[in-house]
Formats: sequence, C-alpha cells, structure tokens
Amino acid sequence: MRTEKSPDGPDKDQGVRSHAIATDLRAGILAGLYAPGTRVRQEELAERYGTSRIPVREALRDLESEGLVVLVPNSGAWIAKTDINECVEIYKIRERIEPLALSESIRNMDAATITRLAELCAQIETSTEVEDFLKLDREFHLLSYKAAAMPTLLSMIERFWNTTQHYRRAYSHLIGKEGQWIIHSEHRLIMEAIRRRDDRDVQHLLESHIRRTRLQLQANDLTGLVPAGR
Amino acid sequence: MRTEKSPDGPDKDQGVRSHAIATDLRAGILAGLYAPGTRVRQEELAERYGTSRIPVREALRDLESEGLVVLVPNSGAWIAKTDINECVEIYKIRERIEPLALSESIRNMDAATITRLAELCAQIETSTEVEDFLKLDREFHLLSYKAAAMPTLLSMIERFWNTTQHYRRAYSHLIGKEGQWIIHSEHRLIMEAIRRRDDRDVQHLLESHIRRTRLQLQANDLTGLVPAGR
DNA sequence: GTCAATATCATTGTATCCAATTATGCCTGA
DNA sequence: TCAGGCATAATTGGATACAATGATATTGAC
Repeated sequence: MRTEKSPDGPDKDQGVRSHAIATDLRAGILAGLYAPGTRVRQEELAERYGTSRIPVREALRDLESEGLVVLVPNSGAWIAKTDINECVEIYKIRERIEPLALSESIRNMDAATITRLAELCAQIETSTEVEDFLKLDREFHLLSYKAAAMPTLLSMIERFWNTTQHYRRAYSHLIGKEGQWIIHSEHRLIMEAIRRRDDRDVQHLLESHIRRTRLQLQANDLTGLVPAGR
Repeated sequence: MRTEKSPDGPDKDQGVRSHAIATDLRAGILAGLYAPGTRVRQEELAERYGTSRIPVREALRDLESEGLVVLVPNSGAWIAKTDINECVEIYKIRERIEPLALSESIRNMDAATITRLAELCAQIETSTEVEDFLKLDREFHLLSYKAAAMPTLLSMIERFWNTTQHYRRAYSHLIGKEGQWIIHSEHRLIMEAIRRRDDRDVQHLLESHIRRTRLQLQANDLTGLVPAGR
C-alpha cells in the first residue's frame, strides 16, 4: 500500500536551505540591519550563506509574499520601503482582526498563559529600552491571541506586526517614556478584561488601543525617524 | 546617473514563466480541474508547460503562500485539501474585513461602478447555472471593494475568495435555485445602501450576509459535495 | 556641450545535471 | 500469511552553466 508522507505533517518549510535563509533575512530586516530600499543581490546573499542562488531566490520569494521584500522581474530585489499609507492600511485591518483573534483566544486560554500575560504586562511598564519594549509588547499581544484556534488568522497577524515593525520602533522613540503611560493603562484594562474573559470588553479595548495608535501615527510626521521612508 | 528600474513599477510577477504557470494552475484549481489532495509532480507540470522544473517550483511556492497548494519538503506538492474548519475560520475573518473594504470603497466609488454593480446584481438573480452564479457573485463583491485605497486588504480578500471557492460551489449546489432568494434580498439591500453611500448599513448588511452564509456552511454537512474533503 | 543611439557589462531567469531524501516492492523470517 | 527490514526506483533539492534582460558607459552627431 502506498504510504506517502502526506501533506499533514508539522513540517512547514520547503527546502531547508531556503527556509533558513528566509528566517535569517527576516530577522535582519526586522532588527533594522537592512535599510528599506536597499537593493539585495542574489549572488551576494548566496555567497554569504554559502549556497547557490536558487535557495536565495526562494527565500526572497517567501519574504516578498510577507511584504518584507519587493521583487521586480529581470531587475532585482529590494528591501521593502516603508510606506506610511501602507502602515495606516494595515493598522485599519488590525483594528478589525485582532479583536476577533483575542475574542476567540480568551475562550480557550489556560491559567498559565494568563499568568504569563500578567508578567509581560508588568515587564512592559518597567522596560527602559525601546528594543525591550518592542519585544515585550509584541510577545504580550501575540501570546494573547495564541489560544485562538485560527491558524490562518494568527499567521496573518504576525505578518502585519512584521511589516509595520519599523513604524512601531519609530513611534516608540518618538513618544519616549513620558508618553507611555497611556499604553500601560490600555494594557492593564485589556489584561483585566482577559482575566474575567469579557468578550465584549476585550474587543472594544483592543480596537481602541490599535485605533489610537494609528491616529497618532497619522498625526505625527515620522519622516526621518523611520529609516529610508520615501 | 543610476536609473534602476526601481521597485515601484506595476510589474508584479518575478519570472514571467513562473507567473504564467501559477496563473494557469490557479485557474485550474479554482475551476475544479484538480481534485483536492491530488499529488502534483514537478516534472509532469514542467513537461506540460514546456519548461524545466524551476519555474514550476516557483509557481508552486506562490500557490502555497496563497493556500491553494501544500508543499512537503523532499516529498512533494499536493492540491490543498478542503477543510471545513479552515473555511469557517476564513469566513469569520471575512466578516470583519470585507465590511471595512466596502466602507472604504463607497467613499470613492464612481457612478459607472455603481451602475455596473446594479447590472451584476440583476444578472445574479437571473443566472441559472451554478458556475455563472459563482462568477457573477464574485465579480459583484470584489468590484464593490475595488475603490477602497487599500491594496493589501484587497489582495487578502481575493485570496480568501479563492481558498473557499470549492465550498461556495458546493453550497450553491446544495441550496439550489429555491434557496437563493435570501441571497438576492441581501444583495439588493447592500446595493441600495451602496447607492446612498450609507456607511453604517453597508457594513452591517455585508457582515450579516457573510455571517449567515457561514452559519449555513457550519450547519450543513457538505461532505461528499465538496471534492475530496478529508 | 548635450542628447541619443549603441555596445558592453552586470544581474537575473532558465535549463541541465548531480546529490539527497523518500516511497515502494521484494525478500526473509517467524 | 503477515510483519519488518533492506534494496531499488522515483522524486525532489541544490549546484553549475548558459541565455535573456536591463543598466551603464562610450561614442558619435548635431
């Protein structure tokens, strides 16, 4: 009898090489190692990773579908430029879908996760470095969605967090420590609503949290703060 | 001076070959030519399209990121199996994001588009074949979003329509012509709300339209109707 | 001196070939 | 007769080599 491996396994990555390259590049882009708009040459990356250009091409394609890289046929690849309009668009989408994720998540969330979320919520308030804040804030929100049985939605959300990373960083620098109290208050309210599994409140509070951030992004001119915005 | 092509052009596709192959395969999958779960061999496709396996691999990767194909490393590619849970998940997401798209779209929509929408709305009611209905229904909804200045959102929505195509087809067959009056009524109400650019109503009506469909999908057992569901 | 056309160079796209991995069928043993 | 392991065949992943496309530099005409 035929016992093909079947497409159900937990393996996600096509070629091992290309996946490893994509992961590394993604981390580099999110960390800000590559300036948006920078041209990326296949051969250069191939040499750096000690492979041929083929796995590099596949990695670049993956990153393009994630919105981190832009490919132009017969021309080349560029680190995606930051675009405030795209950022605002994504925030508007997030306002709709993240409340859904949180709503579905709190139905299934276990006690350990709630404890961990509370920890993160506290750590965010005491964080002093912007990079720490970004990391903790991301972990807090993404963990809060994790119990939702909606894999497609969750990966979408993660992608959106990635493509707007540069703006969150710029925004965090802009508001500084003084402006953070409002974020902390919002987080505390969301945390409490999660604790009592209040479906209506979590959705409203989270929507407001994202929406307020979007409006501030739109109000402030982040040109110069966000790298190589056009 | 350097005048690189720059990543702004309207070109979307990387290699011409791979894009053409992806487009053709996508159409085939949506038309139901390939049964979900079918294994897809690179060499077979390469021969059919008269190319080497490389463009085929890139096309398969594109389709994987769209959710139409599943790739397993070192093993092969399969046409994505239909999964009622995934379908329900996508409908829940659509309930949130399509009202946003429509809301943004009606702000900018021109008269010609409204006329065309009304035409489509009428044609849907007189359509007699399921395939015609599917085509018109799709065109109606996607056109109604088109004026939204949200490219990321629009391509997401199109992807979701693609990945749930088999279920819409099965559902259409299931309800038959008698069950369609409710869809027609919903469309008429949406059309009227679009005409008067009623932001609140279009959003509520569209959400209900999608939500009701989801609940019916969940209520009916489509096993056997949708091809090769697991 | 400036613009345009053309030739050269750099970079990407594709084909072919080889290696690695996996599926299948046979064979052995109980 | 059936299960498990091993060998073979099929298929995918990756490297090298070549073709096609686009960018840059040079040359010539006005």
